[in-house]
Amino acid sequence: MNAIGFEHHDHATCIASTLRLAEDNCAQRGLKFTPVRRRSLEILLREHRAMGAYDLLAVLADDGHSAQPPVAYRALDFLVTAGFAHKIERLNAYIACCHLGSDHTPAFLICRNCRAVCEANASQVETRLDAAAQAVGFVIERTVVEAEGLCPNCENAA
Amino acid sequence: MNAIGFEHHDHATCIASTLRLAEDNCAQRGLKFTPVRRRSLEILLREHRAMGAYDLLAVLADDGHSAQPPVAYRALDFLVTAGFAHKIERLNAYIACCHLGSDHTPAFLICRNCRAVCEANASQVETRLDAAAQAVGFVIERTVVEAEGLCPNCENAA
DNA sequence: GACTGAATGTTATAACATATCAAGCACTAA
DNA sequence: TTAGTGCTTGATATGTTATAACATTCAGTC
Repeated sequence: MNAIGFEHHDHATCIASTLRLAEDNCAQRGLKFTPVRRRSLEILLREHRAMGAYDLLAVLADDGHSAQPPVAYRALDFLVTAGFAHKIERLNAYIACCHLGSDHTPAFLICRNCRAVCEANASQVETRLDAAAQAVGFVIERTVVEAEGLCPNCENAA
Repeated sequence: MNAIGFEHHDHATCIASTLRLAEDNCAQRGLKFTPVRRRSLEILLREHRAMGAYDLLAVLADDGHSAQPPVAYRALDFLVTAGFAHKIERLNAYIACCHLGSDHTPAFLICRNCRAVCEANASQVETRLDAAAQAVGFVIERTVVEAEGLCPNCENAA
C-alpha cells in the first residue's frame, strides 16, 4: 500500500508534476484542460484531503470564477471522469488522485478525525468481489471501497 | 455469497420472520422497538431495495405519522445502529438487513438500473484491507464496500 | 462570416440531512 | 403519589449536497 496522504512529502513538486501529468494526459486524449478544470485540480491537490464541492466552489469564487454550484460540479465531474480525482462516497467529498495516469482501482482509508484520505490499492479486493458477483450473475461496473477510522497521526495524538 | 435481493423468495414470510427476529433482538438488548421503528423496518423489508429517507418518510406520512424529516432519520438511525438496516453510501439510501442477528460485514451489489441491492459477505475483503491498513498504521473502524453494476434481471433484459 | 459543438454562466429547485427546543411518556425511587 | 429522570417524539427551521434547464460564449472549421 502506498501511504500518500498520511506521510510528509514535497508537496509543491507533487502538485506541479501532477498538473503536468494531467496536462499531457489531456493532450493525448483530446480533452480540454480548461482554466477552471486545471485550477480545480490544483485546489484539490493543494488541499490534499477530501473537499466538499462547495468548499471547492468557495475557493473558485475567491479566484473570481462564477460561484454557482454547477461550476464546481462540472469541474469535479470532468476530473473524476478523466481519472484525475475521486469521489469519496462516505463523505460526499472529492480528492485528487495520487496515482494519476495509471489505471487503478482505488480503496480509501479515511480518517474520521482530520479527514485525511489515503489512497490505497483495491485490486485484490476487487478480484474477490468480482468472483462473488459472477456467482450470482451480477456484472460489476464500478466498485467503492472505503474504510473509515483513525490515521496514524490522530491515533497517536489521542 | 447469498443472493437475496436478486432471487425470488417467500416475501411475506421473510418480512414476518425478520420483524420477529428484530423484536426478540430488541427485547434481549433492552432496545425499544417502538411503532415508528417497527413500521420503518417493515417498510424497508417490504420494499426490499434501497430507499431514500424521504421515500420512507412519505410512506410513514401516509400512515398518519408526522411527515417531518427527523422522523425518518431517527428511525433509520435506530435501525442502522441496531444492525437492522444498512446505509448504501453510493445512493444515500437505506436497505433492510437480510442477515439480521448475525454479526457481519456487508458488501453490496447495487443494480444501477432497478436499484435492487444484494447484500453479500465482505469479511474476506475486510481482512485484506485490514492488513493493508495496519501496514500504514491506520486503524479501521468501519468499512464500506459497494459494487455498482447490472443485476442478472436487468442484464438479461438489456 | 456562419455553423457546430463544447464549455460556461445563470437561475431555480430538488434531494439529503441535522440542530434545536418543546412536549409526551414510561420507569423508578423516595 | 408524585416528583424526577431519561428516552422518544413533535415541530420548526435551516444547513448541505446535487442537478435540471436554458442562455451565452468561444474555439475550431468549412
